Amino acid sequence: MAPPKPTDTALADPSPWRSPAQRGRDRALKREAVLKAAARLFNEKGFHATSLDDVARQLNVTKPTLYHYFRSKDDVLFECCRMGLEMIEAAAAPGPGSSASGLERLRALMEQYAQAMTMDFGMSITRTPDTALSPENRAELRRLKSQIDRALRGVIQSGIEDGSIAPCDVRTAAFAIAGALNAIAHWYRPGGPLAPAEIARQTADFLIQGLAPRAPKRRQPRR
Amino acid sequence: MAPPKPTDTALADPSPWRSPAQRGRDRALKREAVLKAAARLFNEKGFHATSLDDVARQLNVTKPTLYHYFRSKDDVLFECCRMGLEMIEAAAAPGPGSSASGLERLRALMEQYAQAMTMDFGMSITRTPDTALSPENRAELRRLKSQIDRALRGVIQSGIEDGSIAPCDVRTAAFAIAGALNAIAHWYRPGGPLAPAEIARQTADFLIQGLAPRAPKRRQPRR
DNA sequence: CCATAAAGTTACTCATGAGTAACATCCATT
DNA sequence: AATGGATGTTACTCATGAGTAACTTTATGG
Repeated sequence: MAPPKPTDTALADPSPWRSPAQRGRDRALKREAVLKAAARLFNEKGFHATSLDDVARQLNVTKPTLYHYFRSKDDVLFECCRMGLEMIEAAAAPGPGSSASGLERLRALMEQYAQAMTMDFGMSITRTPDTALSPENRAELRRLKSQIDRALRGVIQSGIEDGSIAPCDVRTAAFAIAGALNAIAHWYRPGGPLAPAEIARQTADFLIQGLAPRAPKRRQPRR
Repeated sequence: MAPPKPTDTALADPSPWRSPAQRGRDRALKREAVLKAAARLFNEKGFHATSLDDVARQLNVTKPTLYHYFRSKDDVLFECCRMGLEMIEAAAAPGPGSSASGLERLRALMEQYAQAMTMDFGMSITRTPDTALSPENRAELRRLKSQIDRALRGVIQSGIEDGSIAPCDVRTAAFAIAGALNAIAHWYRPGGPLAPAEIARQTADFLIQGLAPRAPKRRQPRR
């Protein structure tokens, strides 16, 4: 009955009297703790197989408490996904001010995207079907996703224009890239043989190099 | 005008008296119709948002009827996924008897895989979280998936060995490829600009060529 | 022509889990 | 001290939908 291991999340601050300004900060921290616990459980057991009672138990509170921070279970999932998407968008957003080639910028984007998919909020984007959300939340999430898709296509396009990326169907390429990166959320496990950074690098390498071998540096002698 | 002995092929002949052998066939057809309707609804509205009443209504019967063909909702989903996975496995299975290079065999596999992901049963593999299934069914599905994964890695490995595929981390490559192909189930829509065969070809092309431009007019390395 | 099984129906049970009501504390401000 | 707004609790309501019971109809085979 008693919780075997009290999962102290980020609430390891034992100061019993909170300062005035600290209170508002507390609230934000608690909100985030709820999201984190929820994301973890959603990813592990699935959204529908996780009740808010489960989430609450994980945090040593009761379900109605969660409703002080979120309006519905739906909203909790939505916020998890939004956090994840914002991480990715932050990686996609850096304006074209940089002097890097399209391919270099795409590599950076892919690697950050990949690493986001190894984190709780990043995973929740792809590991929960968007059909679980209310129509409004679903629409908003779709909007965020397509914003990322647009940014991704933009970088690919500019790489094609500056010659650092081979001409290809941008739409299909963007979908293939996003698919390969999203998949990481499905197979990555913290204890696995590869660290997030390694996965990110290898996956980006693979997408850049392609399956077909490249011709050796030196020109091939004719026949 | 006595009806001659009807050929028991599945023609659109609604003859009200079924032949003896036809009966068993009818049952199989009905079973399949249930699966097809279910897969379509699951993909469209999501597994949890689809009730068996919905499926039954779609077929002009009532829910308990479905229980003559399946033991549970769980089983229905399981069978949908199994159908999809078997399609892919059929593509992955062809023994190494062929004289084609590893890359050629991989292209064929990827294209068939991709096309499967545009069909109802193929979609259900990736569009429903496996957390929806009972532990036993989930384990069995996982088995089938890893069988495909093994086959995929085998083809990649043999391509590396015969020089038709660039050396790379086979595990990561297999995950990236499967991810890119699985993603098709999420963005393909029947009315879209690309037909399944085109999507399959473009995606395979992209994965084979990679993002980085290739040196112009280089002769293929010998094999 | 009757027994039997298959296929389908209507009308339920029943567990689950989201969301709410009403009540209890704690802390800060007046 | 009293007021009031956060925060938290216990104890519910209530809709949904999977699965079942019991009965009807059809049709096959002995």
